[in-house]
Amino acid sequence: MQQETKRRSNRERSQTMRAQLIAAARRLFVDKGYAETGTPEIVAAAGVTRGALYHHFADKQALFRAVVELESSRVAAEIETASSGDMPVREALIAGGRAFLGAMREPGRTRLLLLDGPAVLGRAGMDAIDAEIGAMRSLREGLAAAMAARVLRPMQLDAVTLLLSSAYDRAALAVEAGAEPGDFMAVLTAFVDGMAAPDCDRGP
Amino acid sequence: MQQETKRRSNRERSQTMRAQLIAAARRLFVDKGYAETGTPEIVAAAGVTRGALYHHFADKQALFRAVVELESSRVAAEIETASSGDMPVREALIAGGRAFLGAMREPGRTRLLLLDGPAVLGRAGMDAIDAEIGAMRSLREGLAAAMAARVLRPMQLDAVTLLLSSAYDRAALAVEAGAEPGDFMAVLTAFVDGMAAPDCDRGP
DNA sequence: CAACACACATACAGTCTGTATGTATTTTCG
DNA sequence: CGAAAATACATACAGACTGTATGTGTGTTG
Repeated sequence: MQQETKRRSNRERSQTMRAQLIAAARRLFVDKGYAETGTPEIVAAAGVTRGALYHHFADKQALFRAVVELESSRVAAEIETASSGDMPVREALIAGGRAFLGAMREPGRTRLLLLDGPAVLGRAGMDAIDAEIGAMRSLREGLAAAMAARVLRPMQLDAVTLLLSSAYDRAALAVEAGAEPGDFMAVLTAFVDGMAAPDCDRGP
Repeated sequence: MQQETKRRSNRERSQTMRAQLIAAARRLFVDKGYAETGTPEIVAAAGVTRGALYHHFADKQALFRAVVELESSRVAAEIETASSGDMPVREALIAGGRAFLGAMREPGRTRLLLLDGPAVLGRAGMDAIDAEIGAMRSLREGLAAAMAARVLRPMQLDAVTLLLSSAYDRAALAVEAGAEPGDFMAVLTAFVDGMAAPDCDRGP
C-alpha cells in the first residue's frame, strides 16, 4: 500500500488547493450567503486549516472574488457557445439572452453574481468582472454589431449595455423565483425592438 | 437652569430614540456599508449604548430594514409628487422615471437600496418593500394605467414592472458613478416605446 | 401607592477575522 | 549532491463584534 498522493510539485499543490478552497467556498456561499459563511467552516469543508486559506488568498473577500470570477467566466462561455453561429444580429442577441437565462438557472449563480457579488465587491468591481470575462462582454459585442449593421439605432453603447444587462439580470432572478421565462423574454424582446432602427417592422 | 429634557412620556422616548438610532445608522451604513459598520459604532454616534439598540430592534438587520424602509418611502414620495399632475400616461411614465433618477442622487440611496439592501434583506425582501412603499409601486401603477389606456401593448404587468424598474435602478447607479443622465434616459425611453401599442409613432 | 411594564445600561459568552509564528516539503544553486 | 532559500501549510494569538442575560431607574396603571 503506497500513498500515491506524495511527492507533488509546488505548482500542482497550489493549483489543487486553490481549486478545493474555491469549490468548498462556492458551496457554502451559495447555501448560506457570503456574510453568514465563516472561514472556519470553509476550510473544514475543504479538509484543511485556515492557514492554507490565508496563504493562497489575501482575505475572505479575495476568495469570494475568485469564486465569482470563475462563475462569471462559465456563464460567459455558455452564452458564447449558444450565440456563436452565424445568425442575423437581432436573432443572435435574442439567442444570447435566452442562453443567459438558461445559464443563470444553475443553482447559486444568481446569489453569487447578482446579490452578494455587487454588495461585497462593489458595483464597480462587479461591473469590471462582468465586462471583462462575464456575460456583459458578449452582450456588448452583440449590441455593437447590431448598431454597426444599422439594425439598432445608434445610442450610447455603454448605457444600452448596462441597462439591458440589468434587465436580463432581474429576469434571471425572477425566473429562479418561479416566474414564467416566456413572459420575461417577451418584455426583453420588446426592449430590444424599442431600440430598433426606425423602419417599424416588428416580428409577427 | 432647568433641564427641560426630563419628564417625557414613554411613547415619546421610544420615538425619538428610534429616530436617533435610525439616523445614526443611516449615516454609517452609507459611509462604510452594512457589513463594515458595527453596532458599537452606531450607538456611539447616537450617544447611547447597545442596550438601547437591542431594546428597540431585534438585531442589526432589523435596524437596517428600518433605515431602508424609511429611505424607500422618501424616494416614492418624491416620485409621486413629480408625476401626480394630470398628464398623458406616457409622459407621466417618463416624468416619474426622471424623478426617480433625481431622487436617487441623494447621497447614499443607491448603496442602501440597490447594493446592500438586496444582499442583506434578500431580493424577495427588498422587492416586497419596494413594491409596497417604494418606487416600484408608482411604476407599477403607471404601467397599468398605460396598458389600460392602450398606450402600451398588454404584457405581463409583473414582468414589465420588474424589468423596467431594474433598468432604472442601474441607470441610477451609473448616473451616480458620473455617467450622463441623458444617455440613459434615451435608452429607457426607447424601452418604454418598445412596448408601445403597434401604431408606430415615436416622438421626434 | 403599590405592582408592574417599559426604557435603557452593563456584563458576559461565543464566534469570527486577520496576523504572527512555527514546521515540513520543495526548489534553487554553489 | 547538499546547504540555503523559498514555498506550503498548521497552530496560536489578539482584537472586535454579535446577541443575550441581567441589573437599574423611570413612567404607567389599577
